[in-house]
Amino acid sequence: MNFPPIKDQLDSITRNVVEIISVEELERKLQFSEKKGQPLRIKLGADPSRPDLHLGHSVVLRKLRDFQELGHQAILIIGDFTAMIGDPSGKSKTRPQLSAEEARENGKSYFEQASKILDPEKTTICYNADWLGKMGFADVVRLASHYTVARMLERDDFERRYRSQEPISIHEFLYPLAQGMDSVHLKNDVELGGTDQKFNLLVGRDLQREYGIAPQVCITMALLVGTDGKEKMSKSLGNAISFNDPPEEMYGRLLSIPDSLIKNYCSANNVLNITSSEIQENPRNAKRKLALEIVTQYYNCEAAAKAQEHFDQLFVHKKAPDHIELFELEQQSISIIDLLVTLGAAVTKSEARRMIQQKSVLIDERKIEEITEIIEVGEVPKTVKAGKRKFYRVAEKKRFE
RNA sequence: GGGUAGGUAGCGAAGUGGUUAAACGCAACAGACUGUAAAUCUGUCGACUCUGUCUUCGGAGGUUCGAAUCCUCCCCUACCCA
Repeated sequence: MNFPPIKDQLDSITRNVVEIISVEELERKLQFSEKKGQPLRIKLGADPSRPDLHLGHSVVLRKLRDFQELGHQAILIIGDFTAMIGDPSGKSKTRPQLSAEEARENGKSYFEQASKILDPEKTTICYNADWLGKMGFADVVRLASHYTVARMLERDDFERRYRSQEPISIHEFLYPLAQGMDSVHLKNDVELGGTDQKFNLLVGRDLQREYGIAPQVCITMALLVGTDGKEKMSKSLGNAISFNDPPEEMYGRLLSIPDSLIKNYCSANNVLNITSSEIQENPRNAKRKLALEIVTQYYNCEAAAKAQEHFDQLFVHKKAPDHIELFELEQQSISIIDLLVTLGAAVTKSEARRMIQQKSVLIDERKIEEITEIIEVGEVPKTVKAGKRKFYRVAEKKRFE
């Protein structure tokens, strides 16, 4: 197996990373791999409880891709075991307990999405239930004895929660150990993660050493800031752009990022054809280019161009989009409130009422003024606009008798 | 086991017998504005058969004309002592 010169490899690996612990060890590992003709084993952990990848994940996935291109072995490890345990602690009750099947299913979905960046042919996937699930209580106790409470509390989110008197369940201490056990099992040379994973990565490194394995090099990548420009990108904060977002959605959300983030997004998403002066001179055009570029990455040129057209039509020219899915109603007539709920424009009738009172509902360009209005549906489709972004087309369901 | 402080709408957080469906902040939704789904400003923000009615303040009972607010029991969280 032939690898590029070590200097070139280091150049590629160090690009865009925040920290490497340590560079010297990495270099040594690269030398060793060259001498033996053996690829390095690069580990990336995936959380299958939320198999919804967003641009934040792409940063670290792209780094894994870099390693693949250098000829090293990418190992995507699905944390199905930990997902099955779930997290009963009060603070994160959103984390659901998954069944084994769900975890596998989500893991598959994760892999499919990750394949938009990784070379799926050259990616090894494994499920950590395969080895963690076989550990007995005695094994767990032995594992836990390798770490102290004080060291666990060094992790800043534990420390913060401890100080502010929020609950921390014992098993949460076990999570980093479980993740570290993965490294012991896989004997990987490198583990990748966001900067928030630094602690966990270091636990893996310590444990490998404890178990007599060459400790992994830890590489951390910057966390991408979300579309709000403040918090890190995360699905639960609603500031994420997902791989699976439809092109229009993706494009629109990209245009909504604050101008100050344009440069950050360019480098994080590997968009290299936008210059700093371009951004300075005309942020709007730079952002349009960025959005076009990223939608192209995840879909293709045509989809991106269509998304841009769609956006311009909707928000620049403020017109309804050309293609809206037709919703067929059983009834001939329906109250405007029921109609909005049926279409999904409003969750409750109160919400529908509010929308009408706020004069945000239009049917065929006509503003609805009365909440009691009855709509005659008819066979010719009517266009319903609720708020700025929600468009529907309704018609009466044709009967074949 | 003992003690202390807590558990309020999606989240954070006021409120300690009566115009309190519950201040305020965030999120969300709508309107105006804008290159933008950003920022800013304005409004809305439990539900419904909506100028009124019904259900909420950890859970279950109770006191009272009237309770998120008082009493009893229970559940949950943090801290201190053992």
